[in-house]
Amino acid sequence: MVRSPCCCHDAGVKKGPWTEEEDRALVEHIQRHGGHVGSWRNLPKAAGLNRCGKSCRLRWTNYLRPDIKRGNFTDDEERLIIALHAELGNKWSTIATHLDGRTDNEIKNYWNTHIRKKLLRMGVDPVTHQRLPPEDILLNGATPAGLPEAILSAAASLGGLNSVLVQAQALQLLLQAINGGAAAAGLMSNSFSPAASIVPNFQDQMNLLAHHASYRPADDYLNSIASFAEHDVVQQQNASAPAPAAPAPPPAASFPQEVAAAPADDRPVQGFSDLLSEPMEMPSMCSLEDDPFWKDMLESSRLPPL
DNA sequence: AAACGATGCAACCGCGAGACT
DNA sequence: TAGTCTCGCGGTTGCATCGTT
Repeated sequence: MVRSPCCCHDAGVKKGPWTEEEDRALVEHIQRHGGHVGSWRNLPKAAGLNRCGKSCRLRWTNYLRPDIKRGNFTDDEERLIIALHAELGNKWSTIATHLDGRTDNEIKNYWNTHIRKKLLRMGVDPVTHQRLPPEDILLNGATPAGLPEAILSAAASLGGLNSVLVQAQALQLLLQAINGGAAAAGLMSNSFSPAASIVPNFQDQMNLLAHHASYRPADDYLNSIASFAEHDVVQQQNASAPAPAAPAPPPAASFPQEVAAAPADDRPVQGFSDLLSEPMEMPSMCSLEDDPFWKDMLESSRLPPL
C-alpha cells in the first residue's frame, strides 16, 4: 500500500487565515452532522472547503467550537495553569482539560506570552519552577537596565553586580517577609536564600514560621505567584500605602484552605509573636536604613520584580 | 506622520501513537 | 505482523496590532 500524501502538501490547498465564509461552511457542515466530524481528512471535500483536514480540525478545535471561552484569563485560571504546569510540564492538552472552555493552543500561547515572562521577572525558572540564582535572573529578563541607579553605582564598591543583586534580593525578601511574609518564606525555602546571608538564622526562622502557619513552600509558591506578580514590588514594600483592595480570588482546589482564605497581605506574618514560642529576632530595619547604601536604595529605587 | 521594534495570537509543521487493514 | 492511515500534540512561524521614537 502506498501512503497517500497529506493534503496539506497539495499545491492547491489554501493556507493562512480563515475567512468568514470558510468558517461558516465548516460550522454548518459540522452542525449538519450533529456535531460529529467523522473523518477530518474527508471533511474539507464534504464541506466544500479548499483546506487541509488538519487545518479544519485546528480551526474547529481552537476557534469555532461553541464551548470555547473567549477573553482574558482570570487570576484563578492563571494560578491553576501555573500549578498544573509545575506538575505536568508542557502537557498543554492535559492542562486544557482542567480549564473549561480553554484550548491547549490558547493556554500555550498565554503561557509563552504572559506567564513565562512574569515568572522570569520574578526570578522564577518557568521550566523548573525553582528560584533562579541572581546571575540567571540577569540573563532572563531582569536586566541591569531595570536596576535602580543607586544599586548600579554602588556595585563596584560592593564586589560586583551579583553581590549587589544578592543583597537587593535579600532586602526585597526581607521586606516581603515583614509586610507580606508568606511569599518570601516559600520562595526562600525553595532553593535560594540570600536573606540568610545577611540575617543569621533568618531562613530557619522563616521556615519555623511557615511550619506554624501550616504552610507548605510549594503551595505558597504557587499561591504567591498569582497574587503578587501583578503588583509592583514597591507597593508591597510600602506598608503605609497598601495596594488597592482587590477581592481575593477563590483558591484553587489544591491550595490549603487556611492559606487561600486569607488576604495575601495578611498571610503568615500575621501574629508573629503568637506563632513563636520565643521572641523572633527580626532584623533591625532602622540599622539597615541607616546604612547609606540601603537608605539610598530604599529612597530612590523601584526594585525589579524578582 | 512615519518608521521601527515589541508583543500577542492564529495558524502551520513535523512527529509520535494508536487504530486500522 | 507489518505497513499505512488518522488524529492529536507540542514547537515554531508569520502576521496584525500596538507602543515608542
